[in-house]
Amino acid sequence: MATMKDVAGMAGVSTTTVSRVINGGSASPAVTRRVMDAIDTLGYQVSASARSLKGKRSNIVGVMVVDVSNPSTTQTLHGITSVVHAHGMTVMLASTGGVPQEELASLEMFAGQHVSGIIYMGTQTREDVADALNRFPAPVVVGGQERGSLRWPIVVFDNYDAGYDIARELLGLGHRRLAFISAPLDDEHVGRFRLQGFLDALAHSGVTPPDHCVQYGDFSVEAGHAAMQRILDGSGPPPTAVAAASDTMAIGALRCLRDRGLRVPGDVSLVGFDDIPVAARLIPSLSSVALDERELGEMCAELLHRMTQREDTDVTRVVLGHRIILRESVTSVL
Amino acid sequence: MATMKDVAGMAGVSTTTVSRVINGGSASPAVTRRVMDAIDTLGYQVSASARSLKGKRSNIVGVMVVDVSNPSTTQTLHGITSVVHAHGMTVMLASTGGVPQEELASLEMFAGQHVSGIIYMGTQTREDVADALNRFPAPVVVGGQERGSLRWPIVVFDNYDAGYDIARELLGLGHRRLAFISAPLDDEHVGRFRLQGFLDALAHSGVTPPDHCVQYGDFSVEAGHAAMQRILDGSGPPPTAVAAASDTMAIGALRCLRDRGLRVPGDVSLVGFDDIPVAARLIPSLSSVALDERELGEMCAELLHRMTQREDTDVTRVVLGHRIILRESVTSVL
DNA sequence: TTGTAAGCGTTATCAG
DNA sequence: CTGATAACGCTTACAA
Repeated sequence: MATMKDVAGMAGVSTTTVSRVINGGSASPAVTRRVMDAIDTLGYQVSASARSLKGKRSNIVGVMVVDVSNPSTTQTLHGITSVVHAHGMTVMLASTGGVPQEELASLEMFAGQHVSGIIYMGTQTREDVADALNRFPAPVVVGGQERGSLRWPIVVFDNYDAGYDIARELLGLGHRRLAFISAPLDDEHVGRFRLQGFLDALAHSGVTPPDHCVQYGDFSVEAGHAAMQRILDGSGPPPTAVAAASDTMAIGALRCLRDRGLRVPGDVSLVGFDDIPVAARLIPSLSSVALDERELGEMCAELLHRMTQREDTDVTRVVLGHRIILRESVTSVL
Repeated sequence: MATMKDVAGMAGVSTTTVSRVINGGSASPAVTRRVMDAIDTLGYQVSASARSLKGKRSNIVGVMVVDVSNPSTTQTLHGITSVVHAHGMTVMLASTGGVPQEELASLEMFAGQHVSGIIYMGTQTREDVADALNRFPAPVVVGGQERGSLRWPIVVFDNYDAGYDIARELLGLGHRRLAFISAPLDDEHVGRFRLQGFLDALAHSGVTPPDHCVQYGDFSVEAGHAAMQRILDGSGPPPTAVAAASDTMAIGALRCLRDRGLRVPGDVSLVGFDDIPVAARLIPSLSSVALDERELGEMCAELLHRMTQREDTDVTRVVLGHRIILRESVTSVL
């Protein structure tokens, strides 16, 4: 790799001048030209390590996720990379599996790399990890979870609102016997809030579902199937509408309903969350509450960028909207 | 951030000694102990930039993908990160959208970061990008595509073999009227090879599908639907078995068949590629040729690691296997 | 076993 | 407008 010295030599100037040309300092047109030429012919490339060592600015954004292969994470990552690249910075990725030990290790690694900032997409943050994040020497943006004890700004979907809205929607279609397949309550991300919003909306309309009509599952298709089974096995008539906290669980529920000879939406209306790509392709096509995960990533990156530029440091919370997408799986009972 | 000098000061030794302790050089137990303590209490963290500047080794692996949000990419990325992290290295991610301009920019960025190596997962590599890769100062591993003009070792699935095998399988079940929904032929990744293997297997059994029974699509559900339509609109009786180069296109085909009143597998057997998670959940569940994308990532990372350690530099090609997963969508006609 | 000192490639400071 | 020089934090001969 050619160094700045090489460029300086070829252009007949000092390294200082080369540095100026590169970083937009003042230099005569003639010199600028010679330096540029030398850079081109030598294929010179600024050394990020040297620059970072000197200037403290690495132009690296550390991104910490639980699982790179999770579909929604994936969309978020897409949003992040596009914005980060647009700002001429680079993404350093850490996939931690949600293991606190790994999260701490990644933070140390980020610190060692002098990252310009971090986007943290953890879900259940252990206390010591939260401490480490709070102490981190560069700005951090928290994406997709409730804040907990983190002092950093956060970008979230309003899951409570989303749960509330879908309940209103179903009520508006005349449904009164409703069930909800929730995420585990200890999932800070979506567990408590979607369910709570859903139940509150029902309560405001004077509807109280029986206990067996609120079930829990771990997002898997199997869990959705099992939860639906428990709902149908409860006493009383089956619900006329079921909402699941994820499309994957809704798919499991769909399967269960079909196995039991119940038709969707003829007997039971069904709605999921996340609007995963296959939702529109199922038969019947699945209604869903869509959260724009990609936008989440973009907002996180944008916000972090502003923070690294020392603008807007007063933003403390960004709430993203959702869209209810009604498809064949939902019908009115009026 | 505490520096090495701080640690040295606190431990009452020179920075040289601290460096030795950290890098496993010889030091007396007493000193080692004091240094370790100082490191702990100061929360000292080696500066990656300084180390990289001095030693030329950044311990960063550059990973270049077309689209982070593509499901198979995502699995590969998972494999890569786990292995890279296991080796105490870090992943720097570049998502290029397949745009040559972006690919070149990412390579420059990687060069500037002095990455220890690159895993390149592009699909259609333009000549100048190939040149840049061939010239790259650190080792490169190419993942998931045929080599083209790249001089670096490559890790691939044998798509030809996979196409061949699934054809043999269908032939073995008695099918003689077969159709294939292929990826575009200019897709180096899977386009030509899956189709060619498929057709060759048929030829070896003396079967030649009519022209309209080979159609092309861009992997989308819609394209699969349209391709299936063209197949059914052709002259002669419909095929008894259809293979699609991706599960997504197979899903489109499934929908089309259903729209036309044809039953799967009663009238037509159907098989896809990739075994995406929903394949097993469709009704009927979809047969598929599974490629372990995660293993692809692991192998790439492992191979690259060996190359950076200067072992095994003679490996030039790693071929990964595939599994045929038969589910409800395929039946025998014997 | 331990320390001194030079240098990696860049930028900031201060002169000219 | 341009250049000499020091310094960023670390590793590595070379000495002691």
